[in-house]
Amino acid sequence: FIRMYEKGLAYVKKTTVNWCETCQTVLANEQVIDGCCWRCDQQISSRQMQGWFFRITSYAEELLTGCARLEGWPEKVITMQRNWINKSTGARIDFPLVDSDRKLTVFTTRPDTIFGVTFMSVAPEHPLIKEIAPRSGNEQKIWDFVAEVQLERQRSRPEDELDKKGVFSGAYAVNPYNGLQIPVYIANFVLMEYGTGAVMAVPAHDQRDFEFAGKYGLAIKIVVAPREKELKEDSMTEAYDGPGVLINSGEFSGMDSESAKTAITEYGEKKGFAAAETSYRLRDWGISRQRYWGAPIPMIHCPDCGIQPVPEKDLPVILPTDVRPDNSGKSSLHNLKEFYQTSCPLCGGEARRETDTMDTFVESSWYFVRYTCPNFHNGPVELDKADYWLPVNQYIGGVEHAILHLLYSRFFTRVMRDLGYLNIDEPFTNLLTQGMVIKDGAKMSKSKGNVVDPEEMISHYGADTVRLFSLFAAPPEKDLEWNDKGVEGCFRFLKRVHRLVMENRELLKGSAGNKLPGNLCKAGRNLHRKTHKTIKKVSVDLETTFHFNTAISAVMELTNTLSGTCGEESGEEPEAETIREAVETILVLLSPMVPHLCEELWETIGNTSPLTEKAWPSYDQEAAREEEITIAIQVNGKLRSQIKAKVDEKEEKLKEMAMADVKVQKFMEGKEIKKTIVVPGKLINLVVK
RNA sequence: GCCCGGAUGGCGGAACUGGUAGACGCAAGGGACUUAAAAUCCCUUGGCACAAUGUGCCGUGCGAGUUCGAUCCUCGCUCCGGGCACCA
Repeated sequence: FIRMYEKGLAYVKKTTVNWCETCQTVLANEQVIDGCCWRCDQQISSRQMQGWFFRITSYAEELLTGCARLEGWPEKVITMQRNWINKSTGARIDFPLVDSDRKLTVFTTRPDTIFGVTFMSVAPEHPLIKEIAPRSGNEQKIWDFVAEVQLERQRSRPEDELDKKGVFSGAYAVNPYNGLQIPVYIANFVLMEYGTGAVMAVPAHDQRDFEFAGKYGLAIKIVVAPREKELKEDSMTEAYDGPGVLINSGEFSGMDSESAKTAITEYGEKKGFAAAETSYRLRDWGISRQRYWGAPIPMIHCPDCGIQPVPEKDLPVILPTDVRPDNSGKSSLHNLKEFYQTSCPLCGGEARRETDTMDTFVESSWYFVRYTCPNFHNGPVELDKADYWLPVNQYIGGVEHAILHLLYSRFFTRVMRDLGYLNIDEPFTNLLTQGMVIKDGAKMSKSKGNVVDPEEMISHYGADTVRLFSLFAAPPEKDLEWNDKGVEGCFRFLKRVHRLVMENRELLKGSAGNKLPGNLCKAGRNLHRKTHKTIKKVSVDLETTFHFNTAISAVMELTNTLSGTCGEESGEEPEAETIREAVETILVLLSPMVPHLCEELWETIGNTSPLTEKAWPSYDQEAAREEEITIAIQVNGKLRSQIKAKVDEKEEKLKEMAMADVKVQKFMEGKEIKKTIVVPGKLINLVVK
């Protein structure tokens, strides 16, 4: 924190903050969900308060461009981060005020519409209002309006779209591009927190300005002519915000609107009243919390020397352990003299320790770095170890962290890199966002009270079955509507595995440690092949996609094959060694998901060392190879027949076989073969006419 | 309004990212074993039609297109889920 403070990445400011009445604390923008607290769902109000901030905005551009390189992340999360950072490029333009030496500065993404500006709108909190209002002649009306908007904003919820309204400020501004004087309005839809808190209004090409102009009878001037249709000022029903050719725009008329953006900005830059600018929606991260629990912010407020970091020799600042929570609206540390009373490290005079603590998300933004060197005590990070382990190969978490933890961690990683603590840019290479479990139409959660207690199911079927069932239900990234209908099937499957082992116990024990015979019978070869195909499938599913559901179904298939070949009725029995190999494989592959039963059966078949110590099997490419495959035969793309053929059968031979097929001939009668497509190992398509 | 996902049998879900749609499981129906039930095992199971144990047609939200061939690619829609939102 102190290093960040020294670099200007941590700072104090007084601003409007999000306040949660229930938690009695400030929240970051990212922690306000639908206008409510992320922890307790209490509706958030706003307050003016001093607090500590991290300058995440300095990294806005890098966090945004870095998104493109997050190849192992779900598209959805990347999009959410992009939207949250929300970059817009445009220009900053100064409009001088009439009869004043002040300027009104706006940010716009549409400098191409500069000649269509017919008024200006400023936020009710805009500092210039203090100067303008007294000269307006209706000062009272202005302040009434400002108060009204503030009240309305407090009462409304963020998702409500309020009616556009405003009041004339009495002032006029000059459009520096054409010298025209335009009225300045104070409008409820302009936000002080974004851009400059002032907007140039182009009603013909911006929907909000259009609505506002309609309400107050302000002029509409078309300056961008669309290519397909003609616009008329008096017949417009909505603003046209698409591209086109500039008209009524002085020397820029006739220009394409896209190229006019740069041309107009450059013109203004040359004349000194405009500048190209990029704006982000991302705000600095407010980390001050008025909670007792949380890492103390290591700062001291001295009445004479100002803010001073706690000297490093006095770190860490330790929280008192004898604190009782109260509901005073302030952190209990705030009232604890023993904690806050201290001396200034600079002048030695009486000073006050910072009593705010850090947001929990601060620690979670770099805990994974600390995990690489937990026994290191000479600093935050042991670089060698961090270099060795990081970035995290595979990260798993809920999508609810998309713009909280996952963005903060990306920010922190870069900060630590720039402070020399890390050599990486991104913390997490691959990200899996697991889906939510839905119950009765809502996310299953403790606070919603719709949690299914697994205990009941476990006591009935056992933990192994419940584990298997949970994994079998759906792939992990998918939301899942909870339904316990299928659990019976998983239970049956495990019982089948159990029976399979118990019934063949002696045979399995007898073949323990034996090598596979060189020459296998057909049934043995088939079983051996299926075993290795299953190892391959399960390994890929578990290691690369986490699709446990298909991994389990593959083991079920192997089990089906095995019980099919072990029956007394089937003519040929596979060799005991191949059976043993199949059974061992089933147990090993299943063991991460069904640990108890597998371990037990592992011992039953005569193993002396535990299954947990057995290495994951590798598959034999040769063994997994098919000897005979089914080739589909299509006529004009429709499946008409199937033939069995050797894997390495020649194309010519396959074509011959296909054309000799009775079913196929039926569809070729009296027709001519135009083309033959052969997909090796898959199908033959005969195109006839 | 803008931006991401998604849509496959009665259900959960498969299908090497262009190559036999419906793996695996659930549910349902039929049968075997049993005095009976449970358990277990076997068979059937996308829809429609018929000369009916086979064969044909249709079928992956809807409509077009590209292709020898489309659940997969392209364009235009519909619905569902999620994110952002007076962002200038």
